[in-house]
Amino acid sequence: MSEPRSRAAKRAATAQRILDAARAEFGERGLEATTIRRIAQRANVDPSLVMQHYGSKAALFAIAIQLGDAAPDEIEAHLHDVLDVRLGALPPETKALVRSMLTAPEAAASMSAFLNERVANLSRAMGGDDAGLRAALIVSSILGLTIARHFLKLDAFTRASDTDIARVARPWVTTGVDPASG
Amino acid sequence: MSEPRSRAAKRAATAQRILDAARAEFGERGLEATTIRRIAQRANVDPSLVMQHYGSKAALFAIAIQLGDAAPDEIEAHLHDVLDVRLGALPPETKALVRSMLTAPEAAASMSAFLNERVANLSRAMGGDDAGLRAALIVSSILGLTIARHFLKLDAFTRASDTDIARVARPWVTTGVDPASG
DNA sequence: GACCTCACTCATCGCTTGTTGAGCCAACCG
DNA sequence: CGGTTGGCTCAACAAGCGATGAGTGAGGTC
Repeated sequence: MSEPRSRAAKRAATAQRILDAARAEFGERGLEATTIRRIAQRANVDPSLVMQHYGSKAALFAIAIQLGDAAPDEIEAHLHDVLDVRLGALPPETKALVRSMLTAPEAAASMSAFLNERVANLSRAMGGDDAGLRAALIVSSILGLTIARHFLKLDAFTRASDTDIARVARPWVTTGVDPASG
Repeated sequence: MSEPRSRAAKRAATAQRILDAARAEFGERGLEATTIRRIAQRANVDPSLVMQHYGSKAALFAIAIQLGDAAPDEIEAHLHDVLDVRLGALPPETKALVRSMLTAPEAAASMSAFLNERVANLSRAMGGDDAGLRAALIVSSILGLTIARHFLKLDAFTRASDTDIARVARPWVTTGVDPASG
């Protein structure tokens, strides 16, 4: 509980509180269903202050779905990230991005760019016949797993423990990495 | 182009035209971004007529995302449906359902129920250790493929032909079916 | 301690939305 | 052919939205 001294620090802290609230709301309800008023209420702030800080709802959303710097894109790092670390919970900006990727064009574009890069890196690391297609299948499978588990909450994933999912998913996802397995 | 004779037939035809327009709009923009006025315009009809036919936007959406009767759920039928037939294009009600499944709770519930049933049937047909989890992985992988290809339009899938995707995806998806492969 | 700065709030605008009810006119019935 | 039904349109409402601009009062400056 740090009470910021300077005026600039207090303003920056408020901006961050608004951004956190925005990420949470966008992540729970998506871009369209989220209102500036709700974000403001969640951040204990007047709605107009949100506009003063971020200009517009669209601009705030664009910042809210910005992903943190990605890890180096080796196969192992990739699989480790997604299958072990991220199995438990998704970071707020990721949740916000995924939640709106089917309805908000900007989110769709951002997600496509992110996944395309992942596919390109993975494809280069794998090599072999149909490397691009196999990489795309791996990446989209992980996307499907993420959606089914964290957003649709399918029974099979809700009932299973994180370790169980990781145990079964890892060889399943890794299968396509080896060109000889197809 | 048949000009319907009876008054009831003409009304039914209009209702169908509205429903088709609704499915198309919901499929392109999602539940929230789609307006009754746009649907009406697409169906060449007054907005209030949409309400008279379907009562409310929510009721219309509920009907619009209703999937046709599913095929019998054997493994082969399942894989065939998804990997061959549906690779080309998605039926309008499916597109509408998928488009809104992350933002509209009713669509999410409908999608979850559909996928849970698919997983249950597939799991029963497969058997072996972790059958439920393996089945869920297969189903969610196909979901991810569908989203990545038809909604996010990832480069790797846009560049490849339907046959290429089917050729690479089929063994990839089928891998988890055999319990001995993990 | 007087002046100023600025983070924040208040009141309000214009617009779009889903939804409603009254009215119109061609189709049907006797 | 007169009267009624009913498919459809017109006009309008209340509510909620993003966004604006003037004000306010505590914090910083000299």
